[in-house]
Amino acid sequence: MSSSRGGALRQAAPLFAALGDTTRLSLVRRLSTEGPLPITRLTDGSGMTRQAVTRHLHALGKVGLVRNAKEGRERVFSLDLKRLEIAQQYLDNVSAQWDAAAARLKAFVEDNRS
Amino acid sequence: MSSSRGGALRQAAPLFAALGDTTRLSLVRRLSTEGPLPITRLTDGSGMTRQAVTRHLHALGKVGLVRNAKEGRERVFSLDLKRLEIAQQYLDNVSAQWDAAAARLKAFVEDNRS
DNA sequence: TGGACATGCAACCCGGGGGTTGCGCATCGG
DNA sequence: CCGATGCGCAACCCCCGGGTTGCATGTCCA
Repeated sequence: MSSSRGGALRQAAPLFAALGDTTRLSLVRRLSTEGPLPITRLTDGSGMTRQAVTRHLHALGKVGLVRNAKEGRERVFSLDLKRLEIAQQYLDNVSAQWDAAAARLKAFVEDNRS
Repeated sequence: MSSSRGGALRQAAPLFAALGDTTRLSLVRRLSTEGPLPITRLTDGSGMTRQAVTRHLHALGKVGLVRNAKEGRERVFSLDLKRLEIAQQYLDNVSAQWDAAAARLKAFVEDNRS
């Protein structure tokens, strides 16, 4: 079990890294609000080259945040929430641990100030 | 309101970036489970130099994920959950948007396959 | 069939991140 | 007062990520 948590770290880090870029995060947001979109569409409002967008989409795909399917002559990208949930769970876990640690600390302090 | 969302992106990206490093993420985890710790302590199980750890802690502090206070001759770092909550909210928001988009798409498809 | 439109691939540039070492300064404790 | 402990700062190295341009390939459609 503790080993599965260790795996969670190695799994979560690249995930956060993928989200830790303004361009990629805005791509994720666009996909989340507008649904599946082809590369050119995603490029349009991005202010950068199609190649750059493509690279970012590949990066997102590499960590499983995004999937793509070829439709005709265009390649459509869509979100995959599974990985997003992993990230969420990780953050929730950290919060919970911290709260617990804080509680222990508080109890300890109050015990020793008699 | 939509402008505040735009700000959220510029605020969330650096945050995820800070979490997107194995070393920093493990530091966050240690702080979350063991409570506030000084640099040397955090360095011990990290397998790297104190300087490296210091840099990472600074990085975490720069985005507000961590705070530090000088106690005697050592500097103690502790988590600050406020930023974590921002990240969580961002992920929740993306999930919700995507679900909504998916629902719209499904409705659209089913309408047009009579 | 010919010309748009949507991509894929590869070479190239540049800046910053992650890590280390060396040295100097303050604080603790006997 | 002196040695040990805990840090801060700065110089240095190396690699990879983010962007661009140029060219080739595959699809659509009139």
